Amino acid sequence: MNTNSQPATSRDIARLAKVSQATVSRVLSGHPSVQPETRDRVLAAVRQLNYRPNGMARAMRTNRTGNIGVVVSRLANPLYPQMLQILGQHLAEAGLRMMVWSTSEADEMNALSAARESLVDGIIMTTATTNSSQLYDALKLNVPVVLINRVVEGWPCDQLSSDNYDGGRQVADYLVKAGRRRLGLIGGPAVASTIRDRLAGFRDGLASLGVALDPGCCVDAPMFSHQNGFAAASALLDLADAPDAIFCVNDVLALGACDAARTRGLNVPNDFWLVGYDDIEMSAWPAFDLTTVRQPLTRMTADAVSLLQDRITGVMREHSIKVLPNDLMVRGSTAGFRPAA
Amino acid sequence: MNTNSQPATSRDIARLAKVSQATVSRVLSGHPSVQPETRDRVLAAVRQLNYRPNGMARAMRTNRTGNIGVVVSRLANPLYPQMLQILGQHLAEAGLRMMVWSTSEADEMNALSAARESLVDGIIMTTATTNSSQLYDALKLNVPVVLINRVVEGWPCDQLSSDNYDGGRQVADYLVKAGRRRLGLIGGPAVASTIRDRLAGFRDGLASLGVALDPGCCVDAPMFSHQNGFAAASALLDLADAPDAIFCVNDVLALGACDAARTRGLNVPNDFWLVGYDDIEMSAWPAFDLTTVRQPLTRMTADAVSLLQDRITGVMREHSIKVLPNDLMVRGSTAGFRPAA
DNA sequence: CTGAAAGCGCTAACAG
DNA sequence: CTGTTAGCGCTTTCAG
Repeated sequence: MNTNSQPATSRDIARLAKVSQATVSRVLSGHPSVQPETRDRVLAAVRQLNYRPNGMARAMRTNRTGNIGVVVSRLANPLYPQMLQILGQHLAEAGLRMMVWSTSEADEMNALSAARESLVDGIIMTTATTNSSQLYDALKLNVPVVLINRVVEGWPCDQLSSDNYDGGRQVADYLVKAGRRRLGLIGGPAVASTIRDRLAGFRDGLASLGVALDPGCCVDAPMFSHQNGFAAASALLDLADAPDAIFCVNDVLALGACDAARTRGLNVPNDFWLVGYDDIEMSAWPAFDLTTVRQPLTRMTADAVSLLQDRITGVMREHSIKVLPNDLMVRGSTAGFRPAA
Repeated sequence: MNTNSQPATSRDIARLAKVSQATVSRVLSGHPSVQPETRDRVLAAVRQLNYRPNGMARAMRTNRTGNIGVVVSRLANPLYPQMLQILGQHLAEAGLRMMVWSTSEADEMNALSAARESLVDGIIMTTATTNSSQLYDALKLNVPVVLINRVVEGWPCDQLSSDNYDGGRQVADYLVKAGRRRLGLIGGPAVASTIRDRLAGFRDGLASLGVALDPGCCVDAPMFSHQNGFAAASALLDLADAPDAIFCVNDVLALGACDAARTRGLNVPNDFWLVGYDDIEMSAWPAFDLTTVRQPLTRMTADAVSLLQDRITGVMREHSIKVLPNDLMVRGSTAGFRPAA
C-alpha cells in the first residue's frame, strides 16, 4: 500500500486484475452476472490496493449522495440532541449519512443551498416556521423535505408531528381534575407550531372545563432557555396571588422555573405544581422530577426517515401529514397525582 | 422557473447567455478576466434559470467537497452538543459543512469510510481511543484527521486537548487547601485519555500534598451517565466513613452524584463537597451549582478547524500537539471556597 | 478576454 | 459473462 500516492481508482483495479474497468464496477455493485473466478480476481486486487470507490464520482452518476441534511434549533435545548441521536441511528440503518445545521437562522438556508447543489439528497427540518420563505421556494423546486416536530400548515411537503394541541388539553384537563384553579402559563415564541398548538390546546381545555386563565398569570419567554424560564417563573411567583400550578410550554423553561422556586425556597409540589412539555432526559432526574408530556420521538424520527426515503426514490403520493399521540408523564412536580380512571 | 424539469446546468446558462460553458464557470468562480458586459449577461441568465452549480461535479473536479466529518460520543452527554454547536459555527464561518456521526462505536468507522470515499475532506474526532485501530490505518492513508478532546499519544495527526492532568491537579490542590481530607473519587472508562489524565493529575496532586486516597473511596462508572453517577455516589455515601468531598471525572456523573445526595436528604456542600469536570451548561444551574473545571471549548474547536484546514489545503508541517489550560469554576457545591492567593 | 477540448471516477447501456 | 463506449456537470489547460 503506497502511502504517498493518490488513492487507487477502479482503473487501477482493472489493470491489476486484468479485466475491464466496467467489470470492476459490476463486482463492486454486486451485479449478478460475473464469473466467480473473475470476481475473486477483482476482489483480490481491491484488497491489495486497499481500494474504495470514489463517492463523489458515484454520486454524480447516480444523482444520489446518501447524505441527508438535518436542521435543528439551538443544540442547547436537549430535545434536539435527543432527536439527533435517534435520527442518526435511523439514518445510519438506512445507509444514510447525517449532515447537521444548527448554529443560527441562516442554517436553514445553508441546508437548502446544499440540497440545491445536490450535496444532500433530502432534508429533515425540525424547526420550520411560517417565516421560512426560502424553504417554501425550495419546495417548489421539488427538493425532498420532511418537516418534523414543528410543521407549517398548508405547505406541500411531508409533515410529522405529535399532537401538541391534545397535549395542551391533557395538561389542562389533568390540572383541573386535580383541583388546581389558579393557573399560570409560561409560553414561548409563537413562530413555532408546536408552541402555538400547545397553548391553544391548554387554553381551549381550560375554557371547556369552565376554568378561567388570568392574563396576569401568563408570561411569554422570548426564547427557550433555562434563564428565561427562571425569569418568567420568578415574575409569576412574585405575584400577590401566585398560581397554584404553572404550565411551561417546554421542559427547558420548566427546569428554569423549577430552579426559580428552589432559589426562592419554595417547594414543588407543595407550594405550587409544575408541568413541562417534551420529557427531555433531565426532567426525570430527582433534581426536577418534572411532570411533562412525552412526544413519541422514536416513531416520529423513524417515520420521517422512511417518508424522506420514499420521496428520494421517487415514490409519488400525496404529502403525508401525520400527527402522533403523546403521553403525559406524571411525576413528583405534581405530587404524582393520578386522576381516577 | 420550471418546477417539473431537471435543475439547470452550466450549459443551459451558457446557451441562454450566448457564451461558452467555460465562461459560465469563470464567472461563477470569480475568475478576473471576464468582460463586465459578458459577466452581467451570464449572471442574468443564472438568475433567470435560478441556477446553482452542482456540488458533486465540482467536488469531483476539485477533489474537495467542503464537508467535514465530526465524530462525537453519546449526544446524551451535554458536552458534545455544546462542542457541536461551537464547531458547527466555526465550520460554517470557514464555508464548511458538518457531517455528524454519533450513534455507536461503528460511527468512527463510518466517518473514516466517508473520508476514504472522498465524501468528506477531513475528520474531527472527539472520541478517539487507543482501540481505534481503524483510525490508525486511516492516518497512514493520509486522511486529514484532527483529534480534539480525547487524544492518543504518539499518533501521527494533529491533536488538541485541554490540560486534563493539570485540571485534576488543580482539583486536588483546591480540595486539600480547603481542608478536605477524606476524599472520594468517581472515575470513568479509562479508554478516554481525558479521564486517564484527570485521574492521574488528581492522584498525583494528592500524593504530592501528602494526602492519602482510600481505595475504598474510589468507584469507577462503567459509562458516563446520570444514572451511573447516582449509583456510584450512593455507594460512597453509604460508607460508614463517607468522604467529605467527592471528585467526579465529569459533570454528568457529578450531576448524578448531586441527585444521589438530594435523594438521601444530604446537603451539598454541608454534608460533603462535590466537584465535577467539563462545566456543561447545567452545572451552573441553581439545582446543581457545581464547582467544576472548564475546558476552553471555543479555542479548542477554533484551533481544530484551522489545523484541519491547513491539512486539507496541503500545508505541510509537523503534527501539532496542543494542550490548552483550564479554569476551575468555583461554585456552591464547594461552598464557594476560594483559597487565599 | 473567450472558446474548444480534455478529463475527474464512476455507472449503465450496448454489443459481442 | 465481459469489454467498449458514452456521458454525469464541472474546472482547467491550451489556443486563438
